[in-house]
Amino acid sequence: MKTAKGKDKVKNTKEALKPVDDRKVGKRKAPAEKPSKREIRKEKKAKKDPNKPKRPPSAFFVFLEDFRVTFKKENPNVKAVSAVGKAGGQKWKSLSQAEKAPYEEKAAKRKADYEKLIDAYNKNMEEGSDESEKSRSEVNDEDEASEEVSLNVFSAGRTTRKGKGR
DNA sequence: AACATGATTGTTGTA
DNA sequence: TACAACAATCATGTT
Repeated sequence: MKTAKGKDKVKNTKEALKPVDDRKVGKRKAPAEKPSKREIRKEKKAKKDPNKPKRPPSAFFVFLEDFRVTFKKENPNVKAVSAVGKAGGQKWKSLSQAEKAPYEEKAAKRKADYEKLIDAYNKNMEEGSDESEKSRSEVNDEDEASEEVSLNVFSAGRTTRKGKGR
């Protein structure tokens, strides 16, 4: 439903959105000497920061987390990330914003944590250069636990969903 | 053995 | 402002 009401959506350049036939699990294109993703990363900043927090999952990904479980339950035979991705994408679009709301909330929470982690990460980087890495490791261990706890609290607050979380 | 890939959308990051 | 790359997943494929 893309009406022409929008102004100028410049969001379709490389997105070919080409229909993919039944792409089996394996069977990628022929091996080419194209730069591996890892190499690309290195070119950018090549920073082996094991502590660097990864990007927070968007509402769609949060939804996918749940969707994957359900999808696999009804389709245990399906083994292909693309299958779940496509199905999830369609379902996602099918959801109303009201249903996406809970996922967005979660995504927002994730983002908040991400910012916090980034802040801590930046702080560590400033303080410690290379020798402080060890010290920062210890702190990291504890941080991990904090993450789960935070999510738990959030889940407990929302009792609208089935008692899935417990 | 280990990494890359495919597919989805959204968000973040960089120029 | 606008684009690029990446976030999870998982079995297979290539190196």
